[in-house]
This record gives sequence, structure tokens and C-alpha cells, in this order.
Amino acid sequence: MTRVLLVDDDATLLRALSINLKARSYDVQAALTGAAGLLLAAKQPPDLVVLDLGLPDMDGTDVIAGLRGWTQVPILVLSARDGQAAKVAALDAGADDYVVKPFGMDELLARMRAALRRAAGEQGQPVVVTPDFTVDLAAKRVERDGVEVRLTATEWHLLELLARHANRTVEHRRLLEQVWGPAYVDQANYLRVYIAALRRKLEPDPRHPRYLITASGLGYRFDA
Amino acid sequence: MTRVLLVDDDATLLRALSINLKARSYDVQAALTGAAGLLLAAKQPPDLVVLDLGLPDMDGTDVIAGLRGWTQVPILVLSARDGQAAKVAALDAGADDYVVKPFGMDELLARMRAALRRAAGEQGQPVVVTPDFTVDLAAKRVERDGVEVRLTATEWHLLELLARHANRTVEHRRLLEQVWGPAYVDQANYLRVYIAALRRKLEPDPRHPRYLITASGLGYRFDA
DNA sequence: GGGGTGCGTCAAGAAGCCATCAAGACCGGC
DNA sequence: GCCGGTCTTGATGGCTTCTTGACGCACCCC
Repeated sequence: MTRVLLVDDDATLLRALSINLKARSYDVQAALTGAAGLLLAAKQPPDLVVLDLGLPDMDGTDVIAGLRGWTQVPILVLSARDGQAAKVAALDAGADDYVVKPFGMDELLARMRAALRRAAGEQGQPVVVTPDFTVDLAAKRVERDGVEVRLTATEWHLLELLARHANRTVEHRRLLEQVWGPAYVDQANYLRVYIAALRRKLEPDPRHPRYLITASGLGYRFDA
Repeated sequence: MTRVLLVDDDATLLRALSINLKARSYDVQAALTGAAGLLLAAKQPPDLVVLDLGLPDMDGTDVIAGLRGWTQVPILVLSARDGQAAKVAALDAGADDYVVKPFGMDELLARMRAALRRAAGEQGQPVVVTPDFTVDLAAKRVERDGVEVRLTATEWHLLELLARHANRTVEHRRLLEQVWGPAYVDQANYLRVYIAALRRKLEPDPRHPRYLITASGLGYRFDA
């Protein structure tokens, strides 16, 4: 299910949006402040963020920067300000779209669909195949010799991240940020433990990994 | 250079846009009709399409469909119609953004940048190629004769820095500061040791380097 | 020719990183 | 409250990588 994070200090609007989105089978999370929004996003990375710029606790562009520091999630900005300068600032800070309040619900939904469609397109093929196992990113399943491999939630997050960047080294920081959250960027221990688990479950010879490659000092790479 | 295709039947607006974009170093192509636009796009695929919906020869959504049939290029729609239905129709047909005329030039440019930024993210960063090896900056990988060359973290940082400034001499201070930190700006020893390591691993004849060139007294240069 | 400077090479000890294991904490279902 | 699985955390040993100093060479200036 598509997870949407709403950040807006106007509780009435928040509720209206929330109801509308839930009725359309989105998985909705809501925050009233920028700080709460960033925290929620870190805990459970959303597929789309709808962000009101007029928050009481933080400047809107700072919230955008806080997200862009570690994720490429589409950000759709809402704002009462119609000036060009505000729009340019938000878009250049990393927002994907800018909608002026008051807005029509149908338009907002269409813009959300457009943003999600683009983001989905980026993810590429949903299945990664190797001679020894296959990773089905859409179904969240891993098969080896025709048998499903049972992965824990954390193992899956890590494998998914690596598989989506197959053949590219992903840095320690990035892995830790995406799987455990921004607070864990220097807990490299976690990576070792879970990479080891994945190797045990997937590699033909866990002692000499062929797919989950260590880039010493840099990160790990999934070679397809 | 970024190629932009403008499709609009209003010749005045077309010229104004064109001048503005060219001044910002975009490579601009213009079409007055939907048919001409589709033809141009097919001939020389653009990086971004700016499309006026009110064309004389075709319905706007048909132009969008004609593009979406074979390309994921970002489409930014211009329209005089401000109704929600028109926006929803265009966005759901495959447009990425919808700007109502009259619009501010700064806003349009910011929305173009946002669309291009997203599209660029999909492709990944550049690769530096030489006759003897290739440096993939995004994947953090180096290949030589089709075989991966194993680099340590420090070796990679140094090579990356040089590759990103290919064909330009980078000063000792700068290299040391970026790779080892500001406290090491006069530890020129480190550079010798690690440049030597890179030459051993990458140069066809490490004794007579062809790519990692010493600029005596100044710094080093990566010749591509 | 002599002294100085910058560069390339080498090697050995120090330091850091990685794989692995295991024990305790935590959390869910029953 | 118990039990199984999962997550966190710390300790260990092996290995890679980094740091450091020494040496030789080429070049330049005097």
C-alpha cells in the first residue's frame, strides 16, 4: 500500500485530507509539526510527502532539506503564498511540486498520482535474478532453488535497498540511514550482522560471497 | 546540453520562452503544432517537453499520449484553462506538471529544473572512460579489461576527486584537504604513496604514467 | 661538483575494519 | 506468563589498510 506522510499544522485540513486519502486506499500518516514529520519519515519512510510550508516550528525549506539529506521521496508542497519567489525557493530546495491553497482536492490527487507514477518508474524492473536466487521486489519474496527463503523484516529492507541499486556500491551511511534511520549512521556493526545473515541465507558459499560484496571502507554492493 | 522541446501555437510566447531558455544555455527546439512537435521529438529526443494544451491541430492529451507511447521524458503542460477537470485529465494522461497561463517565468524555470532534476536522478552519474580502464563514479567501481579493480577507501577518494576534475591539475593542498582532512594539508607524503598505488593498479606502465600525471610543485592531474 | 628540493619506492608496525559468534533484550502470538 | 523468533550489543580474532620513516633518484640552482 502506498504510504503518504501529511505534514500540516491546520488540524482541520489535515483531517479532511486524511479521510480523503484513506478512502482511496492510501496508508496515511499525519504530523502537525516539521519536527514530528521528519521523525515519522525517518521511522517509516513514506512513498510521498505532502508538506505545508507554513509550519509553526520550522521553516518549510528546512524540512525539505531535512528530507532531501537522505531520501529522494517525492515532496508535494502546499502553501498559502502565491508569489513566484516562494515557489522557486521551495522547488529549488528539492520539492517536486507546489500547490497554492486553497486547492481543489481532485487536482491535488492528480498531482500526487503524477508524482508517484514518476517515482515508480524510477525503480525499474521489479525482479532481480541471479543464477542462484531471485529477488522479487514487488512481491517482497526471495526464492532459491524454487523454495522461498524466509527473511526477517530488517534483512529484507537491507536486501531490497541493495537490490534496487544492483551493481552499485551503497555507502554504509546510506544503508544505515535507510534501514535503521538517521540516528544509526555510525552503527556499522548492524550492517555486519545483517549482511552476514543474508549471506548465510543466499550465498552458495557464504565464506566467499559472490553477490553481496564488501567494498571495504565504503559500503556494500549487490552484484547481479 | 539539456535539450528542451517547446510546443505552442502562440508564436510570440514561443519566441519569448525560446530566448529566455537559450540565455540559460538550454538547447531549444520549437514547434507550432502538435504534429510538428511529435515529429521533432521523435527525430531528436528531448530531455524535457513544454507543451501548450491549446493547439490548433490536435487535442493536448493526444500529444501527451503520443509521447508517452515511447518515452518517459518529463512533460510540463501550459494551459489557459484553470479548471480542475482539465488539470486532472492532463496529469492522468501522463503529464508531469501543469502550469496555468499567464505564468511567471521564474516559476516556470523552477518547475523545469525540478522536473529535470528528477529525471537526472534516474540515470545516475557520469562515467569516465579511458582506453585502459573506466571509472564509474556512481557505482564507485573501476574496471580494467572487464575485470573489477579493487581499490581501498582512500585510493577511491583520491581517484574520484581527480576524475571529477579530469584534465585539470588539482593542487596538493586541495587533494590532502578533501581526502584526509584540513589537518593534513602539508603531508605530501600521503599523496606520493597513494598516487603510486593507483598507478600500480591502473596504469599500463606505472613507471611512465599516462593518466595520473605529476604536475611537479603543483599537484596531480587525471588525463582522460 | 655540491647541496637542496621534490618525487617515487619500499617495508614494517600501528590502527582500523570486517566476519563471526553468542548472550541478553525485546516483542509478538498463544 | 510462557515461548519462539528477532533485534541489539559486546567481544574476539584475522586480515586489510593506513601511517610513518628511510632511501635513492632526478632535477635545479648555485
